[in-house]
Formats: sequence, C-alpha cells, structure tokens
Amino acid sequence: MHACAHILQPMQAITTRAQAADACNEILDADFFRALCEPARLEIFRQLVLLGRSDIATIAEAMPQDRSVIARHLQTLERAGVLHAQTEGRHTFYEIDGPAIASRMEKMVGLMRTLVPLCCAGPSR
Amino acid sequence: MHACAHILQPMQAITTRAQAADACNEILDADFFRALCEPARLEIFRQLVLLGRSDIATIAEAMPQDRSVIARHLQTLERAGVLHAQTEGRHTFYEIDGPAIASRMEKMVGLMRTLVPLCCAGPSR
DNA sequence: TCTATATATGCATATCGGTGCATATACGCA
DNA sequence: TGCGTATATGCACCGATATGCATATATAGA
Repeated sequence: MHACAHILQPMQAITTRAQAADACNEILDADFFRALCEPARLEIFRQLVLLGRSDIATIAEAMPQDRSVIARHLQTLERAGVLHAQTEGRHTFYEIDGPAIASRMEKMVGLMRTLVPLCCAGPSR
Repeated sequence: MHACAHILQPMQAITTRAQAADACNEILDADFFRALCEPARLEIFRQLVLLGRSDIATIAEAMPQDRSVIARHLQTLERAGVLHAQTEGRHTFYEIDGPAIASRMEKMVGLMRTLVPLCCAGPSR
C-alpha cells in the first residue's frame, strides 16, 4: 500500500451499495457544491488565485458587483469551507483554503472509485 | 514518479498565479457543481447508488416528486456529466458515470494542491 | 473626539430554478 | 390499428437567491 492510497480508497472498506449510499450522505455536501456553482463566486475564487490573500475591497475592485454583494459571496464561500477568513482591524482578509478543499475532494474521488464496481457496471447484480 | 502521481499534479506544471487562474477556468465547471448542489438531485444520485442502473420510473418510486420532475433532474445530471443515459425502447436508463466524475475531481484535487504554495500562504509574495 | 474608510446588514426588486399538472410523443403489445 | 405505458415538454406558480442601495457598526488616524 503506497503513499497516496488514501486518496483512492476510503478509511474503511465499502462493500455494499447501502454502505456506499451512507458514504454519499457523509461526503457529498450540497452546501459545498452550491457555494461553487455560482459564476460570480467562481470568479471571486479565481481572483483570490490571482491576488492571493486579500481584503474585500481589493477583490471587489476586479468585479462589477457592489462591494456588499462581494462581501456576502465571500461569507458564503467561507461558511462552505472554501475560504478562510481573518479580520484585522477594519479589514477582513480572505484566502483560499486549498488543503481543506483538496481533502474534501479526495474523499469524493475515493467514493466515486468505490462506486464504480458497485453500481456503475450494469443493472442490479 | 509513482503510479497515481497524475492525481496530485496536473499535466503541465503550473508555476504562476496567472496559469493557476486559467486552470481554474478549465477545471472548475459551474454546471457540474450546480448539478450536485440540489438536495433532490443528490438524493437521486444516492438512489442510483442503491439501485444501480435504473429507469426513470424506478428512481421516481423512491422519491416524493412528480416523475416529470425526476426526469428533468436526471437530464440535468446527465448533461453535467454525472450520469450516463441510455434509451431502450420506451425506457430511459440512467447510471452513475463514476469514472468520469472521479477523473474530473482528480483534476480539481491536483489544481487545489498546486494552488496551496501559490496563493494559500499569506499575501502577495 | 471627529472624520473617513471598511465591512456588515436590512430592505426591495428582479431573475432563476424547482415543482406539479396537463399534454404530447414514442414505443410495446394485443 | 388501437390501447396502455414510459418519457418528454409546455406552462404557471412559487420560493430561493443574486443584486444594489441605504444604513449601521467598527476601526484607524488626525
């Protein structure tokens, strides 16, 4: 079992569809996906890639929407675990939480790989 | 370079934030996330885990919504690349496209891991 | 303390999307 | 061909949400 096997396989083996369905409830989070399904929020994410850790005003400069709208989108992304927020004086700085996102998505990849032999290979069998 | 390194690293090295931002446009698809952000569609996905390849009526039996609603959700999931559709006579069968989802998410994981040293470690530096 | 700035929030509005019903279309079967 | 079934689609309704403006709150600096 080599170094990154944890990416491909979940902690404890899933051998039945019922177990896989339970794992879906644990791993697939609607709020996480909802945070990333909005073009405006995806653009904010991209701006944070370009700018690195930045405050709201700096991010809003690169976008057409009102600052208050950007501030709310940033809150949404932070609550979904996509960004990390840090307040310093009057400024609130946001930063992409890359490790957290990668970790969540690794679990999803592991789940999908588990699903293949269980339910992606023809009818019930 | 061992077997699953492609999961952790993108095809060609990304060394600048501008390149990373371009990669975001390629890899992060709003439609894909939108398909999975709706609880009803996530439940359909879970039903397909439990049932395996099934037609619309079978899936709809396990859900409170009207069949037409389920049919539309299935179309949405199929267009987003989450499910695979196959019509046989009067029936349309849907199946989770596990390999496709895993492949997409692996790219996302690779992107996130690339992002960490570029823009998740403090302000512009 | 007073002022300017950064962010947060209440509110109204417009758009988007999920839902159900009615209906159309397509197919298998007698 | 005629009937029943499975799916697709047009339509209207309604709740959720993105947006912008006005305002409140908080903080740094003079």
